[in-house]
Amino acid sequence: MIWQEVMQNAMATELTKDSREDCATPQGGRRAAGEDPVKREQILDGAKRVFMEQGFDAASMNDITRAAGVSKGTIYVYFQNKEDLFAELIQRERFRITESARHALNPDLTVAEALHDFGVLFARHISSEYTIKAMRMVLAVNQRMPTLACGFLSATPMNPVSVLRDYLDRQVAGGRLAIDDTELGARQFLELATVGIFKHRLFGTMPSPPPDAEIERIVTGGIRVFLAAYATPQS
Amino acid sequence: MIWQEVMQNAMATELTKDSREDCATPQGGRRAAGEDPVKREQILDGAKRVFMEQGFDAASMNDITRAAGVSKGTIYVYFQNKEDLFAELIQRERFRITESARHALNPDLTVAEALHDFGVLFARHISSEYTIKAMRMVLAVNQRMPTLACGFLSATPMNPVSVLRDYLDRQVAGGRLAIDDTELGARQFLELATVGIFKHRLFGTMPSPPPDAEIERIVTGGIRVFLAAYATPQS
Amino acid sequence: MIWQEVMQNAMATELTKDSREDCATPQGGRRAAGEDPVKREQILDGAKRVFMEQGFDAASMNDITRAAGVSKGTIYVYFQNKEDLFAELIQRERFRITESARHALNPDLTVAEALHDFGVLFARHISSEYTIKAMRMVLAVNQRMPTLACGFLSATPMNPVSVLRDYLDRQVAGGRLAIDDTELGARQFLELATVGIFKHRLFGTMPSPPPDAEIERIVTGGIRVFLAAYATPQS
Amino acid sequence: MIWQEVMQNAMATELTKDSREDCATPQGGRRAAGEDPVKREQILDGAKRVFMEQGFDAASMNDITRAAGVSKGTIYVYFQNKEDLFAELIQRERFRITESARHALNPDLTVAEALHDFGVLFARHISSEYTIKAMRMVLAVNQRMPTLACGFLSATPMNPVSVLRDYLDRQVAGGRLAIDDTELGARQFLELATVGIFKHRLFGTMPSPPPDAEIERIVTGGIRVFLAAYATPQS
DNA sequence: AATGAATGAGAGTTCATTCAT
DNA sequence: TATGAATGAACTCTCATTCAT
Repeated sequence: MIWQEVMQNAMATELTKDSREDCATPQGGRRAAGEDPVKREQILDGAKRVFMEQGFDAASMNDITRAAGVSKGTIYVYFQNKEDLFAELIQRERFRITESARHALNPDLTVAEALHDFGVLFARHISSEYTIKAMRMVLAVNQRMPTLACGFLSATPMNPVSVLRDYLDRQVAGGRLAIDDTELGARQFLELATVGIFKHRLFGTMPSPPPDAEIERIVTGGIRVFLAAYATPQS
Repeated sequence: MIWQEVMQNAMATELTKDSREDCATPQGGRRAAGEDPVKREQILDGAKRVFMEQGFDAASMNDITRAAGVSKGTIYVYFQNKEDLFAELIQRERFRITESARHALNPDLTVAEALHDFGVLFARHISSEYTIKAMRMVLAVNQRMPTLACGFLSATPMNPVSVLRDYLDRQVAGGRLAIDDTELGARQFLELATVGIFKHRLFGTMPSPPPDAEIERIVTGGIRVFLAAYATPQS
Repeated sequence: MIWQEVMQNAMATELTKDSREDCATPQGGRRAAGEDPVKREQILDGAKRVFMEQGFDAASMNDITRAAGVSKGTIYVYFQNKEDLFAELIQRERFRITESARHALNPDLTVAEALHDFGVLFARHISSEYTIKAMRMVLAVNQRMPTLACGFLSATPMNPVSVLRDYLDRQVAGGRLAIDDTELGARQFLELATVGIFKHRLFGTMPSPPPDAEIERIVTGGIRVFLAAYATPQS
Repeated sequence: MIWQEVMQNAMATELTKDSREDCATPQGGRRAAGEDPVKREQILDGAKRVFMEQGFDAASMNDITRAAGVSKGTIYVYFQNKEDLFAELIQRERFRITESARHALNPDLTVAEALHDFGVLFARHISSEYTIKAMRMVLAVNQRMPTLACGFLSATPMNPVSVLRDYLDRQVAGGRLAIDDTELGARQFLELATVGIFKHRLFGTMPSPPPDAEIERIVTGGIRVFLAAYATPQS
């Protein structure tokens, strides 16, 4: 328990900076410097393209300038410096990077079927070019900007672990599964669903997302193990 | 099957450059330029310290110069350039980074006990400061030096997957486990043994290696699931 | 004839890059990067001072930075690199270095008088500190930038050989001179007018431009020889 | 006259450093450091190859080391530094560069024939790859080592101007030529014999030594002009 | 005496950041 | 307010010179 709290604290750090949008924007007049949310997004979009393709260090502010279609001065009005721009970009992308669980677990299916769909979605997401590049990018600057990556794995309501844990809780309550520690169970399932995919994609050994058949094979194998451990006679 | 072959090919690339040690070293005299293995190690050690702490891009050759205690010119006698120095460093560290399986699976213990010891060692290794930093470092330059990371996950005889798969094969042969695909099984176990550890360590959410109790908890939980799926009545 | 064509071809190379001035320069606004002709000239002036004094290799970009009064970055906006800066400088100076014939041959004077004035001007120009240093500078990099020096001796309409040859043609037509090969004749006169000057200046044996009396002596001597060979009774 | 003395003084500078060979070399024992004339020549030969091919700045001491087949330390025993090595090389080559007059003017031929042979030899020598490269090399460092090139054009007994002047003196004495200033006359002939060759070779417009026919044409044309000015009825 | 590995100042070049326009 | 030309510190890498062997 104590150990988990340490982690939770670490995760909670530095994630409450989004109050910028609360600023009243003067209506009908010219916006205050660095306050136009449209331009802000425009810059972040350009920065995203360049950072994802080149990584933090290799990306130059000139590249971003060009990609974003704004001047260098403007970027420095909206963001303190390159690091800040990067940090804000990661803030914005945080959810897109880890939260694949928009398509919730369908309660009308059998547990095996629901887990299957969920696992496939998760595996596909985590092996996508976008996710992998984003993760590498963040990991690259981990020493210099240690708090950046923290938000990724935190237990927000919509992230896969949370979504799956809640589902498992409901199945346990319904007697269809028997799991002591559903948090652990949820994590176990997610790992089983991506066995041999995540690491190989991250390290580049697997040069592109695995074909559906491969995902199918992994997920199915994972579900077999998972249910062998946690299924009740009823399910 | 086809899919796996693609990956295997990718992994086998560029990993056979260690013939350097064959060079005849003049006996009793001074060593040729760029040929003194002691100095070479000294440079690599300095480079390792700096690269691990700062990452590839943030590390400057001056830093490395200072850390290695040699002059800039000397480094450039032993290594073509910064990239080459980095690549050779990764070559050297490759095994240390992934091969934790020196302590093989003890055949005299029960399967559960053997897996427990192996899982604990693996979890400890993969969450160690060294392994984590090294992995981040390599991931950072993945776009620019794509073949570098490949060796990490390749199926060399001593890497954890291989070692464990061979063990599982023996247990299956001995009737103590029932596993169709022992390669998949091995990977599944390794993922189960590090559930919630590897990613959190990599992304920095978990700021230091987990305490033994935490590792114990995870590994035990993993073994329970694993054996629920694969144990035979006999085991 | 064939031999001369080879040389003409060599000379014609790479001498048509001056279209830069066609670039539309924004009126009343700030100029585009690398497009401000004033700053461009400023850099070239600084570079000229340093290159002429030190030669290509000995001149450092820092020196040029200082001499031009601009920052290093600015230079690299206007010029790709040190070689490019040098090449563009030579482009700009090309005419100043060889075309001394602005003061044409006066048709109202006798042939001897006209040749005298022309010869004196040519000798003075070719022995000037500026011309000599410029030539040395260009010769120094001849191995690395072979096409650079070619333009110098090419037969442009305004260079001394061309101007003099045309004059000689007219005198031959007018019956005042009898010369088979006026191209050769023109070259012969120019050599005779600078006998013992050009080489000694180039090699530094003559530390400064010769005094007028010396030039007078040489040119007069040259004309005597030249006319002895080519004058008609009429002249 | 006064002017010529200035030049003579300039030329006489720094040309009396060859007393090194006077040093008594210990017989039968090991030579004193930097005193073995064979090794000295060996170094100079290597240096010559490299300097001629690359020029002073582009040549590295490592290249010379390799070309000479001696160690760096040894070079620095025989020569103070790179500049000194270069200077001593130029000292040694001085004569070879300018003194083509080994084949003296044949007194048994007519003046025209003798001048023809001499002119052809001179033109061939001065346009040779060796002479041209050597000259460029020296000119390149003229700012940094101003006294180096001086010896080239000085009136040593064996250089072309001296040789030719003496010949002309004899012909004047014999009544076969009528020349006031034989020094000037000699220089004039040498220029006439290389019209359009020397400069074009030096600046690289003429990429290789001219063919014999071309030299023939130039020299013949030069002799016609020269004799038109200076021949007596007797010749 | 000869060697050549080691040195480190300084080279050319880049790029995050500033500020006059 | 937005711009992008200018800045200059910091980078990677070279090479003349030294000095322990």
